[in-house]
Amino acid sequence: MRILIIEDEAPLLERVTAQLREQGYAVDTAADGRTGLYLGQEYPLDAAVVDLGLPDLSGIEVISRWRASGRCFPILILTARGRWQDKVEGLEAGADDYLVKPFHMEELLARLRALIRRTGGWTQSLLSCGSIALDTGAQLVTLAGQPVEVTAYEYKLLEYLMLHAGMVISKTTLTEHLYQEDEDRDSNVLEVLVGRLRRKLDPDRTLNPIETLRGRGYRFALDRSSG
Amino acid sequence: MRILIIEDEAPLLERVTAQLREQGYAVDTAADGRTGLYLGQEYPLDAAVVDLGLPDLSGIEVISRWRASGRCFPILILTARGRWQDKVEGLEAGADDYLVKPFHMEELLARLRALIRRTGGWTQSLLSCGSIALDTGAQLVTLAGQPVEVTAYEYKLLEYLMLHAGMVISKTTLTEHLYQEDEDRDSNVLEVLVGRLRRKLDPDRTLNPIETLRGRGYRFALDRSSG
DNA sequence: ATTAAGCTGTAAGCTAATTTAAAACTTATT
DNA sequence: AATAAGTTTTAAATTAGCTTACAGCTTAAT
Repeated sequence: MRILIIEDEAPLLERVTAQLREQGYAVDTAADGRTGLYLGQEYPLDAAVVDLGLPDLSGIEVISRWRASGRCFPILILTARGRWQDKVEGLEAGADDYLVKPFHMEELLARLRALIRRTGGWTQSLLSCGSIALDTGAQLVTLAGQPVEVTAYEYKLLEYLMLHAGMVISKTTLTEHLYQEDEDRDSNVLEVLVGRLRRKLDPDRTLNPIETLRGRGYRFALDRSSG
Repeated sequence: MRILIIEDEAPLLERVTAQLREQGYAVDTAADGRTGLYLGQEYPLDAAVVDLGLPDLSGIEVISRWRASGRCFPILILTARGRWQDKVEGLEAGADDYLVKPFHMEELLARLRALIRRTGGWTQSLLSCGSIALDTGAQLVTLAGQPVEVTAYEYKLLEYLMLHAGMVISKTTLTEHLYQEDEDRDSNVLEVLVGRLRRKLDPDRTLNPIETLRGRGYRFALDRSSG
């Protein structure tokens, strides 16, 4: 999951960034509206956290412009305590949720998770497709009820694919979401990762939960109804 | 467990703080509503004790604002005897339990324990998983019925993990709830602590009650049904 | 006051899991 | 058949977590 944070208070920005990275998100940051606007236009985000009180270009303005240009990832706005009324303006501009500063880090995480889940069309913390299920709370993957051991990266990959089950996800998109740095064009980490995950999720090579669309990317199959 | 106390009478605040620290809680304190509100927004609390008769910002106000901004830790309110009717207002604002002053320290401790337990989904004061049981009242740990000697920190760690049994808890989250100070990123206290606890709870290395999820955290196993 | 015992945190080395990189190999597409 | 895209295998590099030993403190006992 790739998240953008736009926040001008450096210490807060750092804390939030560290926390989200720890949770396994790929995090992009901006300390002003202009940079933030650009990053949001340029990169495929899963969510954005935007402080409304920004220098140069206001948070409201950034959100409006994103929405005007068709960007539809969920946006969580942060408002200073004295300015909580701003939230209305923010929500009208196209934000999805708000949080009043100072806030509880866990609250931010919870809301972000909820937002991301909602946009993926999932409502509970258990993603399940056919015989494969992923519990985001216990971070447990099960295959036909049996737990499957997955590594941190495998988990992230699976979560992203299941969250977007049925959609084709390009390799570039995947690398961008799983890793901070931009892709090395001469690396096959992703293919290796997909291979390992496939072997774990489908030992007998019969279900094929992760489809390959040559030249386009991967797709998590929706309809493997053997579970 | 991390607890916040908001109380303007200094002697009472001190007594309660000392008592809770003695019980092994990490305690944050505030003598007025404004500070208390802020601390509650900022730190990951497991519970809060709020006196309703506060200077500047009232207890009711503090609770309302916390709840409005999504804070969901349990809250115990304290009311003066003459003002016991205030409790209704407090509970409506989002508090979970109340205590009329003057009270017995024992009673406060018992109610706090109950509140914290309930948030983890436990209804009785005995947390038990497989052959491991933890009595939050007596602060006693038993393994297959036999008492196990654990130190203060080992107890805190075990209590937190058992309360959130089945969920993955990151190391940062654990440190935040076990210690007052913020994490040293280059310390391995937690690993050492987990190691010691494991040796005590599972001397033969066969049950593995505390699972490690590399890169993600620890998880107390729900289903070790050998007890 | 002195000593002993136990608790907690630090540091270092170690182990093993995980990730990366590279090369050989397979499959689709034109 | 030629080429591009994807897969698999292996080995090397990296890193997270475990263990152990020890030192500083605190608490209890003499």
